[in-house]
Amino acid sequence: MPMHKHTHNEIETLRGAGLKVTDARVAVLSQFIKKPIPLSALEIQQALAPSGSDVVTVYRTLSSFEEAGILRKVDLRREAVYYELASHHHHHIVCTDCGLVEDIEDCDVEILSKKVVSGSKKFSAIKDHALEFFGLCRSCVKR
Amino acid sequence: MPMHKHTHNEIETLRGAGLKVTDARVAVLSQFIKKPIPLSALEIQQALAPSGSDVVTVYRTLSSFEEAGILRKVDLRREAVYYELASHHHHHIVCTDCGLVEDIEDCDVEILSKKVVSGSKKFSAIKDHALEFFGLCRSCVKR
DNA sequence: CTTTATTTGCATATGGGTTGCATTTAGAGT
DNA sequence: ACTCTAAATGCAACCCATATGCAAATAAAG
Repeated sequence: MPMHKHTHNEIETLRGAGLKVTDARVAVLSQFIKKPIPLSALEIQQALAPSGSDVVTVYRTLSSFEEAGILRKVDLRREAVYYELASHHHHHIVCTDCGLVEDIEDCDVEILSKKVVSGSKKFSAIKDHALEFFGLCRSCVKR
Repeated sequence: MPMHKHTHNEIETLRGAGLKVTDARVAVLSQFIKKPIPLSALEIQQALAPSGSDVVTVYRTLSSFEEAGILRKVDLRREAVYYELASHHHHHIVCTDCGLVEDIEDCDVEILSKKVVSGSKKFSAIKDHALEFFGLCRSCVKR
């Protein structure tokens, strides 16, 4: 018995990526659209619980989304792996103490990326890059 | 019965960081000095086996080294956490297929780093940053 | 409506990393 | 050198994120 709350936005994205449109996938994708912040598999599963799908399904969904180019990994130096919408490409400052994440909007590493490829012997193309800054946020600095 | 192969280089580094000079620490540190590439806890332990110390000790050593500023984390998008000598600061291109790592020598993110801080509301200082590029190496592209 | 390849769920396994506690040891003081 | 104590180590057991095998469910094509 499928639910039918599929929005056009999500269905189109999935179809465009050549992925079957399933409730689980739509649900996971909506989480990222609703909250444009880095999310982990566990966080997504908890947000969708108790009606949501199994954790394993969430993991598999995230993998297929990454492979399809819908999501990209973000290294927040936490225990788990975080993902973010690939369309919403930007970088972060992360507090190594409390985990606070702040976005950095303008940051053209693209230019750098090209320079890097032309200077490389072993690589001919870059698919993705990660640029994150780490420090203590103002609250944590006080302590 | 301690061994006495401690080199000056390693002892000085440990003393300078305010850490006790132990066989385990010297052994771990030498691995990084010998091989200036990113290393994981397991890799280090295997390289030192069977005479080396327990894996737990390696984990604790790596943590204390990072806190002391001797090592820095590197995100290679593998299962395990990798470390590298903080003094040997540079970035990488990583093959997402076979794991090949190539160094990028010149890459001044320092300037960028300052710009980022001055533009931030929640952070007043950056301690570290990570910039890594991901793609397929020439060998993996062929397949 | 049927068919089939894909996806999902459940149980179970894996593997990196951590923790508690007893034992050892580096390094400071004598 | 000898003693002392806080810090470091080893071992065993544990935790948690993530993966896998397989049978049941289901999306999408015919």
